[in-house]
Amino acid sequence: MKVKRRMAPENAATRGLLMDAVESLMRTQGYGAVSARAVAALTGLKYPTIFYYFETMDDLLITTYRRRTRSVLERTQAALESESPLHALWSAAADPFDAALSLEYMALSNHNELIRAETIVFGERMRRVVADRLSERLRRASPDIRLFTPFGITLGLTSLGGLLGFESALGISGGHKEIKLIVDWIVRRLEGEDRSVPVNKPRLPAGRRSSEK
Amino acid sequence: MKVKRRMAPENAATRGLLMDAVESLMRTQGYGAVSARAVAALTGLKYPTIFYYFETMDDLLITTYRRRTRSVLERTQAALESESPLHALWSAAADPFDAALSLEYMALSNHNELIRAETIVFGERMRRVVADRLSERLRRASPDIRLFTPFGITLGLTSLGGLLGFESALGISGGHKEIKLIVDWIVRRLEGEDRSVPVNKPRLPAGRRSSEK
DNA sequence: GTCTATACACCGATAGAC
DNA sequence: GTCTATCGGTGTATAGAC
Repeated sequence: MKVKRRMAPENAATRGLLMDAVESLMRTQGYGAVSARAVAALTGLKYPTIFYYFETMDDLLITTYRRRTRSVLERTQAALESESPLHALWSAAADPFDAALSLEYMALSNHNELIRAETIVFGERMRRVVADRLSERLRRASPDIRLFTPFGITLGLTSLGGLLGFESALGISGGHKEIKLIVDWIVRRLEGEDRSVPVNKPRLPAGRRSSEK
Repeated sequence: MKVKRRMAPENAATRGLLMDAVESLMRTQGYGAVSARAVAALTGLKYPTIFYYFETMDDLLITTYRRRTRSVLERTQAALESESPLHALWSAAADPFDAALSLEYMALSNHNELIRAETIVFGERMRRVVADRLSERLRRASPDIRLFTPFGITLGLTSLGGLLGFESALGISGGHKEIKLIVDWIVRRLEGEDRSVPVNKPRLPAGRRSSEK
């Protein structure tokens, strides 16, 4: 084993600041922009100082990611404890602020071994947590619907929410209102609040309007 | 206007080879790995040769992306002409091979202006094409279901398909079979082929199994 | 059409002064 | 705890030989 160079204790406050800077850069410029120099510039430090707090840039990256997965997991768990767990889950999934960051980590998962491993255990924990809480409730709310499994609902809400969040971030919003109405209706139904039909107006025949910009 | 340096004609075959290399790198190592040196290494050329075919690396990137959006749009259009447009759409969306690449471009859209612009017009065209073809068919197949708008279906299929593809690429497959059963059932129903109930077996009470690795 | 040689900015990381 | 100085490596891009 190599003798390590001297480093800060793990609870040093600056570590958090550096992780904040990493996330900020990822959101605005993508993972490609996360360099020691850029992170340092955001925090007002000179870049070699980073290596006093983290062994390598990879170390900083994965630590930042772990902090995030932990936080998302905790918030999800809290949301599931609320009166309307599905509503809470849905509004969390469709948050555009998180969409860009999540996307960045997903892309990273495809080619960074450490991030990939973390993503896999994170995904499994999310499933477990959601399934544990929802399965009982789903049976209670609508025992007739065998269609909706906890897995299916989780996947559906998170994937749709993620895409809507991504599109909002880009400035696309076409059709979002209709989709949200539908999801809200399904969620309400699954929560056992409502059994009426959603108010989606009948659509025009095709995507064809009389005038187009 | 600056006088350009001498360059290859636009139809040069090597241009395609370079674009292939870009996509290959993106799939396996992410957009961060797309450098002139790496692309050249894949094609057997020395990297300055790239600048004989493309003005800048950004030029190469956006041209590669445009080739792809065009191809996806054409394939989608062809799929929509088939007997089971929804099935075709669904299997295209859930392809894991494309998932990584799409993800990479989505992440890029968040911070590369050129890619973002292209993604927006691409998304709008996809919507239009799908809506035009589906709206009439949907009304015919199940006039009672006002729930499913063409937008909703497109968004639902592509978002869910994308997430499933991403997870498969990572090696996660938990719950996928159930989801696919459900989607297949919905798609069949919307295509007017089937009105029975899907065969999803009743699930165990929670995500809890007797033994766990 | 492809190459070598060259320019310059930025990358992660270390050593050691303060 | 933070800094300056320095290292080798890699990034895009150009000029000009072959």
